[in-house]
Amino acid sequence: MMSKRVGIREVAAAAGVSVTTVSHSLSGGGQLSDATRERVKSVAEGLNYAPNRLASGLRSKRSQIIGFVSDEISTTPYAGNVLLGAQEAAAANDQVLMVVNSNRNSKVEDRGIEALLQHRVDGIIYARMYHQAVELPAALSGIPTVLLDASSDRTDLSSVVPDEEGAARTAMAHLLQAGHRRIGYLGNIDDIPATRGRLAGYRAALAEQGIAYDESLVTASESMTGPGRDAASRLLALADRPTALFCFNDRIAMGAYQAAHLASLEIPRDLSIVSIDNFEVLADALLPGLTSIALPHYEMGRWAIERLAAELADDADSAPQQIQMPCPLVLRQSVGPPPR
Amino acid sequence: MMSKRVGIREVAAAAGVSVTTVSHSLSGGGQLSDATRERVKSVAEGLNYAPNRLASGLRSKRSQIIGFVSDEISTTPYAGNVLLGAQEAAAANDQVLMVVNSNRNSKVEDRGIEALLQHRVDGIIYARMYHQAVELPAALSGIPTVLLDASSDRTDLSSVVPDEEGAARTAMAHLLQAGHRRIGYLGNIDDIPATRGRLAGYRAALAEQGIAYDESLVTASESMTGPGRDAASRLLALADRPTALFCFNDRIAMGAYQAAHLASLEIPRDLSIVSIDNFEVLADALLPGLTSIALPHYEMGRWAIERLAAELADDADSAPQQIQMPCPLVLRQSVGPPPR
DNA sequence: CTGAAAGCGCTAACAC
DNA sequence: GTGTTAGCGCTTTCAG
Repeated sequence: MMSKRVGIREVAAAAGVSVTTVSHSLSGGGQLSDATRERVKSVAEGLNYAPNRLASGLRSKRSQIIGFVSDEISTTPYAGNVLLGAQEAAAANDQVLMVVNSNRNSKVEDRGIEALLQHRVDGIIYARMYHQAVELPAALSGIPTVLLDASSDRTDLSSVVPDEEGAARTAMAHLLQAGHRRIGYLGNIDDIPATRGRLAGYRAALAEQGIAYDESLVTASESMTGPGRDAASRLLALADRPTALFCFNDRIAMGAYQAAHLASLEIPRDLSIVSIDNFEVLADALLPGLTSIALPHYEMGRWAIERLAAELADDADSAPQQIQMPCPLVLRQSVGPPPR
Repeated sequence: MMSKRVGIREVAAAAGVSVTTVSHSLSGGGQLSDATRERVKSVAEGLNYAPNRLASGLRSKRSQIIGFVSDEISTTPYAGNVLLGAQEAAAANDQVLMVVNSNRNSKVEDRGIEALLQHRVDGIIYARMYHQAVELPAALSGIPTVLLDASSDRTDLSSVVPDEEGAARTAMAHLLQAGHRRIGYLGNIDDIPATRGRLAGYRAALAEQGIAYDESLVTASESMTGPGRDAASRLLALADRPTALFCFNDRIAMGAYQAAHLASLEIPRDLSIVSIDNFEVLADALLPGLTSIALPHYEMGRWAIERLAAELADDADSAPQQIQMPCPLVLRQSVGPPPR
């Protein structure tokens, strides 16, 4: 069972051909007859041959390794799915992921990138765990790179981010369609693209319906449960309180639930709530379930790898693309018609 | 700026020595005078030399890559920290992580492992995202491997898991110390090590205080918020209801909070709650904050890499170890003295 | 259509 | 102490 690792020459010997022919057969190169190609393949299979990627990478200048650089794999709970999407797409391309985490520290990041380059990664996915504007580290210049959940002002770089404004419009459309007209927005205060995008979507959706933007229905707080609760309480204390709340994210929405409880308002009978994140551990756990817009983490992960593969192959369509991905609505039980 | 990649021979030429001397200087081998060693190092630095790991790995049979195989990087939100711990420890050892995700599918897992082996990883961390008993895939026989958040019956394999019983004892000690005597346990129903360990800890803690085990105070439900809520409601409806609840995990604890609300019980005035996970998005968000036992994800990640490094170096202490890591209590506001 | 041979960039015997 | 040299296992011209 513990047989010695078989190499390309053993296969060649067994098949009665040269190593060249074996190499060509397995990697589809050269001009071989289908007959030999198949025969060699089956011999290799029978011998349980597996290539040494170190050797082939060294020679061919293709390691089949993609570097995955991210700011914080862990801290944020959504994180995982972008890695998962990337990893599955990579596997489909016969590539593998080498991951490095900067923990928001550029020295650590540079060391990580250096390690990836020493291992001769074919390209790099430069990822953020939530949508951010970034500047690409200098060490990456000249290396095929795609930005994931991150954008930059460089048009020569492909990137993918969620369509923030669209997400907000989708959320608002759902509320408007249920009949709501006084809709509050529990916004956030960070200086990130989502802040502008979601607020813009909120305003645009209102404008489309000819509903005037009412500043007193809009708050800005830290995007966590406690501050969200306070902000929601303020809106709910208004004489003419909103009948629905659109929340920047699920954590704020959880605060809104708590505020509703404190104000003895029942969801969705007295108050409807929609938010963004579809963070299941919260959205499913809240009572009633929270209707929320999902961010396309998995899909962005896949897209980034596929784009990178296209650019590495540079056959034709390798012009950089900057795209925004649509964000689907996930229905639960937090929206109903407005109270009358 | 786009200068050609410099190799060991350029360094040799620039320093006026042979490639051997350069190799020895940089990797601490051979018998060189400190003078040359330093000189070569600084020349290399000046030339911005960086080794090609593909080449050195091919020759030395050491890729400096560790394979990280896990069942689901993403689905569970705690996940990230074990990867983070592993990745940081690896970086400290000049190693890098190649990650592969099986998504609970053994065919996918086998393909992933095969890819790792083709890339000649030096060893493998076989990780689960929550404590489980596992059987090592056959493909891994003969490869240095350590189990992370997973255990097996093989004594020739190192492994690290949380001390489940200890975690439960810690939680209970906290409640007992606050004066509680009637403590309910909201358990789970999965057949996993945590199920037995935490229940055992609950019983042991009670026994130590001479408190009789009362079956009517123990429930078993799915470990999610909804079922937890129902289970908690049953206990709280008891004539002689418990004054405190120890919960299998934070999601169940969230259910307990909801049940308390429904029963008009205030936490911690009327009911104290402790649980396990310290899943911050919930524990911090709940009102009041949930006192919970943290699982040592980051630490287990580090430990696994360090153990693997020791076994790869096999200098001395390379005997396999199976350890259980302690789980610290994280205080918030959900525990108070029992109502009188 | 197939094979011989020259490296990819580095490490490790073994000489000097 | 330092240098020469033979590969690691594969891919890829270039001949036949």
